[in-house]
Amino acid sequence: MRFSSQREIIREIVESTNAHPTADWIYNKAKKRLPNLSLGTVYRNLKQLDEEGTIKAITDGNISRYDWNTASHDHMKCKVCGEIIDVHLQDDSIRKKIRKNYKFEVDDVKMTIIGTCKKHK
Amino acid sequence: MRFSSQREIIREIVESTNAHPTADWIYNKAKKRLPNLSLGTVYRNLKQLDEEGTIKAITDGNISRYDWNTASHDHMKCKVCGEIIDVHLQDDSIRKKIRKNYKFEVDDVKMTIIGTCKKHK
DNA sequence: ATAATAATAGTAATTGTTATTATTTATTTA
DNA sequence: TAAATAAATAATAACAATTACTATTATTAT
Repeated sequence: MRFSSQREIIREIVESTNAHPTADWIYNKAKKRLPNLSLGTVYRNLKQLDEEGTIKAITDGNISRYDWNTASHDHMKCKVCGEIIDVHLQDDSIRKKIRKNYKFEVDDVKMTIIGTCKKHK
Repeated sequence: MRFSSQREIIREIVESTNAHPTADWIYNKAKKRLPNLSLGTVYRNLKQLDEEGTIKAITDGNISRYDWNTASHDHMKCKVCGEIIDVHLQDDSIRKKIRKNYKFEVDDVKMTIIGTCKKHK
């Protein structure tokens, strides 16, 4: 994969926030620096960055969000404000349990807690 | 909410399978019994059944699937065949940990294991 | 049986995402 | 360094999943 300033800026934007932005949010932010950027370019580069492991695509309801934090962690989503908060709840016991009880080879464990954050309860 | 035969048939179809069907799959199945059923009717009724707690909408990548099993459980998704297998991995420790460490009121814990099922590894 | 109104079929619109293509740009080769 | 090569782009069209709209139909209360 060769250099592109579009991809650099898209990566910088994803890495600049903990808000787990959508493609559209990233597009609008990036457009301030690259006025004739295309939304397709954003999607293509986000996919590439995800595939090479630089960022991680996550799924929120039925839309995609992007996370600079590629280390194993979980999310809590507030149903009032929509905020997605990073947490780490998993321990080895889940993977161990799967290995023990099911013949299933685990790549990734996705866990999202739905509820109400401290600001809204 | 008043009776409709469309809703009854949609519910029966969801309850007839462990395959976590999509709206489109349900639509095609239901159409054999109700030839001029509309896809919009399927979506509207699935939403209603979800809201009243009769079924549960789950999210698979960026599409919705529907599960008759409303009891707390998790899913393993095989990246080869796409099959979604029911499991229960959660214990109280996750909810306890959240209650202890974060000021967050938990409604639901969604956990999906991505990997390879026994048929394909 | 009639009136009130929720649910429907059919269709159009919307949203998030991917594909296409002619052009531009980064990298390689001469 | 300049030309050749091929990857990346912008602009746009296509697409798939879902929701909205509206005139008609069906259920329920009177």
